[in-house]
Amino acid sequence: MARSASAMRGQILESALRLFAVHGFRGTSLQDIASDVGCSKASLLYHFAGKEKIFTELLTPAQDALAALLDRVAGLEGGRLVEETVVGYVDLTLRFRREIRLLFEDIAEMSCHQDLNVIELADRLLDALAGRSQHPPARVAAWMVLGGVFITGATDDEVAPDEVLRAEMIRSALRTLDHTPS
Amino acid sequence: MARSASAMRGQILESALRLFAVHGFRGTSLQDIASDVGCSKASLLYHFAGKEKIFTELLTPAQDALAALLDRVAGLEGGRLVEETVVGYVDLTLRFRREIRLLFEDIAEMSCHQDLNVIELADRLLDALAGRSQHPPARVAAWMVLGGVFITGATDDEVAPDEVLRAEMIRSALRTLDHTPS
DNA sequence: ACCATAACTGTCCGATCGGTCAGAACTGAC
DNA sequence: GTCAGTTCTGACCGATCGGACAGTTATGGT
Repeated sequence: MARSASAMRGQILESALRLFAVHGFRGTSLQDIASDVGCSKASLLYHFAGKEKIFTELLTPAQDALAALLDRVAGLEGGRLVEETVVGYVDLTLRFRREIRLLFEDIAEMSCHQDLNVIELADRLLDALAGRSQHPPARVAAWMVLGGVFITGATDDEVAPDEVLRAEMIRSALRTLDHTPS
Repeated sequence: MARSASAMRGQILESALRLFAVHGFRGTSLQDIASDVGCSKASLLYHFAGKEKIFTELLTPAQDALAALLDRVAGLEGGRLVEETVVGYVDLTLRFRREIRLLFEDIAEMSCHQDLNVIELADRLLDALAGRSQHPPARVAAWMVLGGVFITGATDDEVAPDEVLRAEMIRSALRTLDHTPS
């Protein structure tokens, strides 16, 4: 064996990213990664100071890219600011799709392993939000609302009193869905 | 001791919800919950068949409420369908805010424990998306976009080819932010 | 061929966790 | 007071995990 150090590190990160994205961080043991790579658990700890260091190294590129984007738009304002930020942010989430996914698969695994069948409910909710349409624009917008409301409602950032928060979430969601409220 | 069974179950669920929402499901041990309740770990397992059963029982009301909402809007269509779904969904996320939060705190804890400082970056991103505005409507919309893009980009639901997905995410986000693209 | 160094591994350890079980403590009905 | 049934607990178990460490194997420069 004894591959080059950098190649080995790359293989470890690749396996870790794939396994984390399927079973989550805590749901993946060092032994799992070692087996996937084809080396011993001790070898992982020779190349990385600990399990968390692997995790950190996986997310650092995404973090750096986000920081770079924010620096890039720091000087802008008004329409240009918003547009560039949105486009850059969307591109980042697509580029680092797997890295983001690994953050959620911990949840996904938990929510499915038991009799909770959130998948089916999420699907029905998506259908309703899309107005039963199957067209990609409507589906994408429905996903945006599903995720946006979910996260915004759960945030502890006291952005506004609950009544205002509720009203603005509804208005924003309807805008997202391109739906002029009656 | 020997409280009434139902009162005990209530206390356990209350403590579990609070602890799960702070340290996450896997980050909270049965001993943690027992200490918080003021009983033994074995006592928890007398009232609940296992750790997952506690988790399930915590999320079941939210799941039932969502199912009820979907049944309620099942017969609607067009504008009424979308509006009622959005309002109902927003209300649900606010009502079950703590339950949703417990799903995420596993992530939050992970993302902060190391040198990754996602919080500061998320704050800067929020500012940019809101066009540096501090007004609640702009802030809420920025949160909706931040969460919506994050989740939509990470979903494995093949809703559209990547180019279409990207374009529609950008269009949706700009609509959410009430920003007419140039 | 030799050897210093890098790469790698088998084995062990302490800690933690979810869960079991026999029995103690408490309760209310009689 | 007695007793059956409910509630509760300390002690223990097996499994798993992240990590430490001494020792082995491969590598590349000389």
